[in-house]
Amino acid sequence: MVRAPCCEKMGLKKGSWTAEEDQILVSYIQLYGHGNWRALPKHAGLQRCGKSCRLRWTNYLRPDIKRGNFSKEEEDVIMKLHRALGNRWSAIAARLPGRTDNEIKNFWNSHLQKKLKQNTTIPAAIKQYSVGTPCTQNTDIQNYGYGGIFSEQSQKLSATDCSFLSRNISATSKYQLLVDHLQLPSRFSSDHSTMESTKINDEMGFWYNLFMEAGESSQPPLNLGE
DNA sequence: AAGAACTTCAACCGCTGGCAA
DNA sequence: ATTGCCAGCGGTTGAAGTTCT
Repeated sequence: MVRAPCCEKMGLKKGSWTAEEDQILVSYIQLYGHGNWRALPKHAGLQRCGKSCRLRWTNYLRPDIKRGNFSKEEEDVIMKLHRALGNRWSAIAARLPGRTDNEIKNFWNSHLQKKLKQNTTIPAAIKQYSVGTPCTQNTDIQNYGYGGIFSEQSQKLSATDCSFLSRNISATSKYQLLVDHLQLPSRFSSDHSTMESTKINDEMGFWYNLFMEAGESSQPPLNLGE
């Protein structure tokens, strides 16, 4: 299958839209509708690709878009829907009139996810990502000390929690725990191999190695998506 | 006051599914 | 059944703004 040429190769403009461009797009759509997005910029006289026009219209210029902060009610709806649907932003947006999928996605990533993390204690997170039952003996994790990241977050692990972590959770789960609760940069979050091969800062590396070395579980990794 | 670090969010990229030929 | 086009989607990026040191 042949992919359509991208905007750059066709010498079209990229980046932020100017007020003039917005005006041209709005006027054109008000007069003729959007019809075929690919053909639109040519007819409207815009040096943009159709995709860029569609995005600008659907995420910003559409007259039915509700702008401004999300209300508490909207926030609750997003929380509930995200629990039920996951990252299906368009499905969530369909239930929130006037809000776009992009806006909801951004709101989730910058506000709600953070809020959710603050409300989740480390021990709760351990249980969430772990398999098996806790054991009571101390292990390497505790011997290493964990005054760094955990105490900075005012969330201390008990000896039981450390032991439990070390002995019972899979490599994948350990990694997910690092990502979710020790706030690693998001660019590390989706690619385990990147994490292993990239030069990462000392503190991240310390915790990552610690988790990888400590009490590897023989049990299969959890399916974290469920 | 100034530079660093962090946050926000508009816009982009690349993939996917639907549909017509 | 296959191919090619298109719109839509979710993940990611980076500029601009804000806060911190």
